Amino acid sequence: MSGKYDFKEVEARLAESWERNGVYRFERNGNAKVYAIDTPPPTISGLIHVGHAYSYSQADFVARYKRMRGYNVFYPFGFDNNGIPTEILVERNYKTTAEDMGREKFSRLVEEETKKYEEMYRRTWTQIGISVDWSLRYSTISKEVQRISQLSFLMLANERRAYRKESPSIWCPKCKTAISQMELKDMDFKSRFITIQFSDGIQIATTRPELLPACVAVMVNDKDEKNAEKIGMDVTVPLFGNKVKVIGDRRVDPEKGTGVVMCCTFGDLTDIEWYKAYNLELRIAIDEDGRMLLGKYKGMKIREAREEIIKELKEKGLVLDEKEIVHTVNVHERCNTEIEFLVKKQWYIRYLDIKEKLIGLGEELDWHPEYMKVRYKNWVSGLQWDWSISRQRYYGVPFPVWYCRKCGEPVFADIGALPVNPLEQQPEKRCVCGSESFEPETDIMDTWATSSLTPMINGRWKTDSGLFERIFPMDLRPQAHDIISFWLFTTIVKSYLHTGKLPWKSALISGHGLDSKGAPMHKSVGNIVEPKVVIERYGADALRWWASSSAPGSDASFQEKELVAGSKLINKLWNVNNFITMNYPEASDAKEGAGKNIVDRWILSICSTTIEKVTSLFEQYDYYTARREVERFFWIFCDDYLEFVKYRVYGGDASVRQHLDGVFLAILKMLAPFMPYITDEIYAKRYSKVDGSTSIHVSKWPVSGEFAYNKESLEHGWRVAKVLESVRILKHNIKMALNAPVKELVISERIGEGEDDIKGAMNISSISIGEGSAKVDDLGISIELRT
RNA sequence: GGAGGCAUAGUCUAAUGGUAGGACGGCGCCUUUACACGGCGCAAGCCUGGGUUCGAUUCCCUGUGCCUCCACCA
Repeated sequence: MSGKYDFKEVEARLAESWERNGVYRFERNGNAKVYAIDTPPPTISGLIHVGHAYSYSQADFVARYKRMRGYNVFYPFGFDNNGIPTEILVERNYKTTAEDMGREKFSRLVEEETKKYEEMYRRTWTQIGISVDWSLRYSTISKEVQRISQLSFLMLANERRAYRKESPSIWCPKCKTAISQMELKDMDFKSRFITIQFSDGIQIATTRPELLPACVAVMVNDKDEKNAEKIGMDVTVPLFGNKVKVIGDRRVDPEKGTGVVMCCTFGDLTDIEWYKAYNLELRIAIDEDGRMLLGKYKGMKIREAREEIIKELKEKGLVLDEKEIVHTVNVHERCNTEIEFLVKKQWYIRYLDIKEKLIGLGEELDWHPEYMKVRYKNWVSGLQWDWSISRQRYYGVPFPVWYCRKCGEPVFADIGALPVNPLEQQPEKRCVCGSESFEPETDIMDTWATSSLTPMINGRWKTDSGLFERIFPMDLRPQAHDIISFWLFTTIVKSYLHTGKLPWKSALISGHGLDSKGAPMHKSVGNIVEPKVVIERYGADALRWWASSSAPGSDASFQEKELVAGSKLINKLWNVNNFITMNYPEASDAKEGAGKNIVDRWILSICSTTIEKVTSLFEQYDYYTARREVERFFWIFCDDYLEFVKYRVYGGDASVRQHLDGVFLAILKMLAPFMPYITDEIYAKRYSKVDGSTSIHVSKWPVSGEFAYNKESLEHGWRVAKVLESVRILKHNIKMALNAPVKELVISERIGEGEDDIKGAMNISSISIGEGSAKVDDLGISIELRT
């Protein structure tokens, strides 16, 4: 039994045995109350780092706690492999593109490639000890998920919630697709702010002179004294010669540039607002590839055209000023390309009209931590566009739609025929106009349009009778804070539109795992720490210990020392087990009694209050404080209690055994959610038989009432412990070994019960009453040692 | 520009309207039969300024710095 703990051997063996024995299996027909978790399906994008381990472990703490509380835990796992990130991964790995390869061939390649990654991910998650039921695994590109996603679309289209509209869309010229507001990020670019002379004394400062040909109006602020008089005038656009009106609008900042703005279709969001508000002409200057469409610049790249136009303006003396500036522009978050606005036919889901309702649902959700709610609210309040769900890409869930070649009307697939790929199939009916000739929709759905359906996917919506009803609304949505405005929000949208309800009761929002300096981990920065490397060195339990080292919602930097602390704890647990087993080979199966000895009653009282605290903290999803409570208790157990009882153990006092076992088992159970391997290993070796479960992870969570609590014992026990501490310091001060024999302890007043334990723990022969030279903290008594 | 979070020893991190706890690291003592991957001990800390208060690290305001998210970006 003794010997070192070999975490590598144990972790590999247990991971395999949990899987083989179905320890985490969800009971389809079980009677126990269901606890359903809407696990985040990680994007297959190539890299796994300890940040993933950080947030998934936090959800797992809760899952394991709930399981031990007797819930039938529904804890699935999914892979999000249907969208642009996956496509880009494959393009990068194989240095090819879907266009080059052909759509069919490329899709097959993506499928094969993602399978490899999925296996790799699965191994890592299993190693980390995430207690998901792998039989509930899903992939967002699977036929089943495509069916659900298409079904959702058809239902929304049927209600006119999903609509197709030609409208300015945010466009990435590199990826050649429309993208959503969510996929934008900011980047700073150097640029030139150029003041251009228009006709009639109008001067306009712009960073985008190449949009001159798309200029459809000139805007000034209607309250701007120096410019307001120009409202209503016709102005000629330089180089291009077309006439445009001057319009007054409050959105113009009179202090910026010259206080005059050109409205081009389209340079930015404000242009779009003006275009809509004033019914302006549409002049499209840039095509899907980011090339110019108008005038002699046709075919030029945006930047070339910009240079060319500046050159010509200069030749004509129309450039009045030129300044180097750094300005922030919106770029596509995946490829860092400056976005453009193009007019395209896109599918949208209308939700601007239900903003208030969505904000209300956010209020109803039980957020952990609470302040994350605000982010959701701000996001929803700030929405300006309906949800654009179509993408001009290749790999993803197709729209089950064709368009009639004759009348242009969309024809939707039959629900019974789903999933449908319109590129390979034809509609089963004629168009209302009688035509049988159709053009398939070639766009695919945005990945969020599908991943927003995870509760439906988990519940095998509309096929599996009863499962959806059993798990929905789900109990918990665990996820990181960065995607509150994406995944959490869109899931609420879909859930509300399809069921009228919130998809879950609670949300547990995790922070990010950062590098040791507190910076986000990025492949490009080269600061990625891979879980498997950490597991190799310290073990999964230690990695998880780090994940439990900060509160829900807060970021944590990756600290090696937190792993060291975890390793030490693991070692300590192992050695406590060695100690107990060495003296008592079999675990006690006695019911915990009150305890005769004061230190027994003391530790039982602390145990009772600790269980109570830890349980209620877990109920509030505060795994972090819970962990600290257990940890604190465990060190009291080791450093004080075990020292107190050693003399009785060696002396053959049989009454100690049941307390050692009872309390240690409670500690193991409370640590089991955090350190599943070491706790289960000890449980299997020592407690499985007397406790009656095959694994600690399906054993019963400790009950505080089963450990006798007594206020006086608790207080008196602490007095005894304080004296012990003081004696330790005295022995230390005279360079004595802590167990070296001492003739006599002089103490200013009787301690009463517990004196024997002090004598036993500190190897003291006798205790006498008298004033001592040293004070015991807080107790107002003094002591002295006579050797 | 708006919103949210954070600021505590060399490092990471708690609690608290009245002596700031823990971990890692440092230093020292103890070779003690669960553990030297150990035990015990020591040193070391509340971002700036203002307010409320008998008293502020804590509550309020301000500044500074860091991290998110959003908006703007002619």
